Amino acid sequence: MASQTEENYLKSLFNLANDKNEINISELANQMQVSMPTVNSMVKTLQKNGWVIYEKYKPVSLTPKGKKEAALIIRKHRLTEMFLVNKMGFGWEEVHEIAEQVEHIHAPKFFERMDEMMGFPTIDPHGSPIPDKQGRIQEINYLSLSECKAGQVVKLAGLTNSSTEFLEFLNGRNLSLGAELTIRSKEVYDHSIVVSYLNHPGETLSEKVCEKLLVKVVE
Amino acid sequence: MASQTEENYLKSLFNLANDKNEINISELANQMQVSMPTVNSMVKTLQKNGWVIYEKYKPVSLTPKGKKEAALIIRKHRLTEMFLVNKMGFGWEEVHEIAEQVEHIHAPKFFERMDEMMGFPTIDPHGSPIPDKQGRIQEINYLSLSECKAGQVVKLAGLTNSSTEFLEFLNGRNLSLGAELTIRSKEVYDHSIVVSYLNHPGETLSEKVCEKLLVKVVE
DNA sequence: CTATGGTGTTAGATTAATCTAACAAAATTG
DNA sequence: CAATTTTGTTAGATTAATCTAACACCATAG
Repeated sequence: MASQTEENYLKSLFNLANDKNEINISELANQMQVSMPTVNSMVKTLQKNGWVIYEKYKPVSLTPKGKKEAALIIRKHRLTEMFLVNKMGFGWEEVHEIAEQVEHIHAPKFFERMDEMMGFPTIDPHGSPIPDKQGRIQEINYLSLSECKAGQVVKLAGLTNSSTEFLEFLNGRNLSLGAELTIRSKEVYDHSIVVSYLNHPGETLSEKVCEKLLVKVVE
Repeated sequence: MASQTEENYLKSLFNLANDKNEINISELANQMQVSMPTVNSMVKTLQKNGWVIYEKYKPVSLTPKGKKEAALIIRKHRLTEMFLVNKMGFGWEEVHEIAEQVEHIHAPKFFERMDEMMGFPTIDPHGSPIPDKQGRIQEINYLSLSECKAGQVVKLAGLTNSSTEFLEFLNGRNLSLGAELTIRSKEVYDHSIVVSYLNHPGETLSEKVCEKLLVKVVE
């Protein structure tokens, strides 16, 4: 069984492996906020346990077993976040830190009960998919708001970043998942976008913000 | 901040200190299922942190600071147990193992929300008092069923032992907190007691069981 | 194609939590 | 009260996870 530390490395590897699948030691060291020698030795341990493929001076990659292990931890994390928001009344900006701890709990029934009580949700409060019990993750391909054009009507469906600061920024503008945004205009100079929704007839969103908003086109 | 290991030692010390307040190294070693040298060194660490009073070859005792720290961990444990039973539908025999892990989570809001959602309960699913936010523990003095006499009517209010096996034994007899027991007779030879309640007109309980059942006299 | 900076590794130390073996103090018991 | 048993301590080793310092590989920029 993976230690909490090992679980955290697996999770980071999973998240860094999104596209390219191969992760450099330095990237992982940076993500985990530890030194490269620490990562080097941990990667050897993960390899011994069959979770990663690793050869000296080569980038690291997760094995299918490692991917599954990581996905199941992420499942616990996201189920917890959803439970905290839906069943305990927390705001989406408050749940990450708590879920970061709860995800390490070994108690299958605990998470199964959460899942049941919520009616088996498939996405977390930030729009990220919840891996299933087999560790399979549903691929969703949303569009970034920065890729949309003036005139389009889109629905806010996810975020590429869920930092507390960003979530508080969105709260400050009453932006939450499901919001229908009408793209009023797009500034050629700085790629900022003006959107309207609910009681917000004209809210300007910078490119930096638009890149992080994942949307589904409505019309 | 106490490590999870330190928290577990504090909890054990608190539980062992119920009456006499002074705990021997060997008792603690036995409770924690580690060797005496391990306890010896850990006790020195706890002392450095101001949680215990300790002198070579003398028994250990908790300081007020140590007692508070321990009580607050026990508070998290018991709130969790109550939440699992009342809000998540677990049986009282299933919750200890989960609470044992959840109690180490550092997230005051998480436990405050549980508390709120349950309407600030004062006892856990096994009838043990939940310490308050200041770590104060309400003294309840129940009677052991083994001290009761034939003819008395009592209400099951607590347990001195909450092992899964014992809880399953009670489940098998439909005995749960709040049950009204009428003491039909008491056997002089082996101190077993015959009680009646609900659909159980005559259930014999051994001395070993009666000692572990805490009751309130009704009449 | 070599010099240099960045990336990765090795060696060795540190801290927390544990162990066993050996010894010391205290308590019990004949 | 002396002998033995129990309880407690010290010393030294181990494992996991981390660090820094020093060295090695490699990729790219002149």
